[in-house]
Amino acid sequence: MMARTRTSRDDSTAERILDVAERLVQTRGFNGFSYADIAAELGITTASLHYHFPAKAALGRALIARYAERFSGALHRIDQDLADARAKLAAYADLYAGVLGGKRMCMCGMLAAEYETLPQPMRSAVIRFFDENRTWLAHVLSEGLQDKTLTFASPEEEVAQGILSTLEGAMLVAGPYGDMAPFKSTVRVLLANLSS
Amino acid sequence: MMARTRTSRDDSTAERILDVAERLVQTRGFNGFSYADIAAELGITTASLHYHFPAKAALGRALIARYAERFSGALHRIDQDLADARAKLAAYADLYAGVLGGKRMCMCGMLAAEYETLPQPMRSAVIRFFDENRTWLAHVLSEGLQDKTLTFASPEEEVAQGILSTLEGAMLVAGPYGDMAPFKSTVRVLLANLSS
DNA sequence: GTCTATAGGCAGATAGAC
DNA sequence: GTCTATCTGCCTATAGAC
Repeated sequence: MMARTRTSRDDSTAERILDVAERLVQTRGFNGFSYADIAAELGITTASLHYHFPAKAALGRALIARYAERFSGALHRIDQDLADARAKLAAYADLYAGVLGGKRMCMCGMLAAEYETLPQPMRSAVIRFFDENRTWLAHVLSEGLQDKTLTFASPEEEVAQGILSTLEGAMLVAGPYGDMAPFKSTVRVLLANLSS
Repeated sequence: MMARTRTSRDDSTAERILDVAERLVQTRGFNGFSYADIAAELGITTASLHYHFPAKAALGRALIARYAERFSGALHRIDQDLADARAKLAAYADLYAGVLGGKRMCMCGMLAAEYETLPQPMRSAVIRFFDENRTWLAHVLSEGLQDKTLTFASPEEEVAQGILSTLEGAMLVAGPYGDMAPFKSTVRVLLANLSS
């Protein structure tokens, strides 16, 4: 009962639009690209874009929704695949490293900067993304206390907030240098502080 | 031999333009405001704005220049006024807290997000700002080893990079919540990790 | 679903009067 | 220095043919 002949990746126009728009948001910001940019890259017209996403705000909502879903999936996979909390945290940092390695900023970090200019639905989605990350991190930190792979003195929630802030900031500051080194330095110090 | 009757603050039109534009960059981003926004707020026309700053790129350059100069002054004042490295670091974090308390993002953090869309002169200025901050931090960290008010294992440069990243990220993530609490949590954890 | 054509608005920017 | 008037271009968005 397959709806389509695709293997796993969805090549529909809507998905290809999201792919291009996603890269543009992550590199230039939501206010830094236009429908014309996407259309030109895909070889279609802006009118076609409006068929799939009637307004830019709708495109924005779809972008965060898909991004957050993927990220959520990655977190669950980390939970399933890795045993100790220390390894989970390292894998979490690697998620960010992968994004930066693709010359991109975290989508929600980028949108956090532009927050004041965003339509309301996008704002709520950004908040939810951060909330989910903090919750997941706090859980991993609790685990780390139990399995003794992590050491820290402050409350889980504060440390979780610190980790999220540090990784988002590390991407933000490293971006302009076009170099992974500053990011890696920061991650090294961060993880060192959480080991005995 | 006073050039003007002002007390200390410069109320010239150019300065008032910079004041408004500065707030707009820090809250909405460089791509998130227009000459019309500034003009409306000051009760002048956009043509007048172009008299003072011929192009938006020129305004942008002036904005970073003034911001970086002020920040640099604040760092030197910290060096003069405070004795131990621990206190200097706390004062440094307070600089960021003050910006966030004014419902703003660090200007260069904001511009780092928009980096790809910026004219070249603004890009270099953003890089220089971060460089100066890292250098200053590394110096304070060295001091902290000597006066024994700071403890850390990683190289000064890496820790400096980590501090800068953490503070920028803490502002970025806290912004959307309109609340100082997440920022303060992060700073608390950060400073705790640098104390014995 | 994709196109052509176009509307309507706002962007950054300039000329020239006062 | 500040204005009015205007230009050009780009932006989001829509109508309607294919």
